Amino acid sequence: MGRAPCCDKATAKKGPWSTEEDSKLKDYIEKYGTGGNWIALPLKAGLKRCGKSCRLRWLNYLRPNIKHGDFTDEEDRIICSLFASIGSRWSIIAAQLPGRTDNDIKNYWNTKLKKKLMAMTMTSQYQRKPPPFVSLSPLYKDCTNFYTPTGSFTPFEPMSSLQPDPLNNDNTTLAANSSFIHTPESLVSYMQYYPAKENFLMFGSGEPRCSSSDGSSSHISYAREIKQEDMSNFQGFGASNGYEDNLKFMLSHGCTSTGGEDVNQWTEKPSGYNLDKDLEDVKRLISSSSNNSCNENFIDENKTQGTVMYETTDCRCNIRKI
DNA sequence: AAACCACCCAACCGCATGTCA
DNA sequence: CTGACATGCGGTTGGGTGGTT
Repeated sequence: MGRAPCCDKATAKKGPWSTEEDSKLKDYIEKYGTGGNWIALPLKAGLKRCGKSCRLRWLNYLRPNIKHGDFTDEEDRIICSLFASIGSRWSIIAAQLPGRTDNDIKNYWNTKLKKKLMAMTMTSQYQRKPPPFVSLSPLYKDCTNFYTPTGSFTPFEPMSSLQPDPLNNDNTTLAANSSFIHTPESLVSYMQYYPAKENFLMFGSGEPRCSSSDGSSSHISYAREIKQEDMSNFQGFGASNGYEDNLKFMLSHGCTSTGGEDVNQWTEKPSGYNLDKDLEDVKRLISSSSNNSCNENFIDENKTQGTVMYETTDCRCNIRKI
């Protein structure tokens, strides 16, 4: 036997919410909370809605401190950076942007930000010149382990040997000594000029999750395996582009030693590797870096909220346990 | 002023996973 | 242990709106 029947979907009201419904829901939740039971809530609140619909309305619109309207450049950068790192995990991305909902970010990405990136890609292609590498954002100025073309990735060839800049006449490696930052511009340029080696398109997380005083750091990145035949048409990226089946996560125990030698150790995770479920791996990363005098950072495992937060002085990663 | 078009975004849908009887 | 239901998530849709012809 299962549970008691769910709400009657045949009679549940659908479509846009009226102001009356909004205030009923808002009043009820402010007074009594959700009670951890969305299915029972509409009946108690006097609404002819499905619990699922109530939950969505509350989370995306009525919840306090919801921010609507234009996204800032900073928010753009964060979204791009996280998208490059974890793909369309909107709920995780939303967790990094206070006041923004996953739905908001998803819509913003699909309607504006993605187009912005596409436009930049097209512009760069037509102009046949390298897109600009942008100076480091103040936010990231202390991050030392950006995913640069000079990085070394044990299972693959060092990035420095992967792709000489195809458009530079002098055939030098593009931005070989530049720090790489995740602005839309840099994201596009990275994807364009380092698209694949042996069927891998490599993305870096950008920010080290933990950086220590000796300069070592850890971060999570992934490589997305792509089909060679798709490369000629490759202009964008995303979870719905058909590549997700070939997604492979690379968990980096990455460190750059004081001598500048890259001692990254990469562990390939199977397709479908779930960051949220492999918190132990993440913890190991953090703790291994902690052994290297990582005293500016902390791990705060808040079990009541089901989250584990890893924070550095300049970068933050908040990974939810499911 | 009307028709058309493109865009935005709130809401729905379906799936995966967790929970409970 | 099993299966029905709850929850949360990402993808998709379609009505509303503003701009253009």
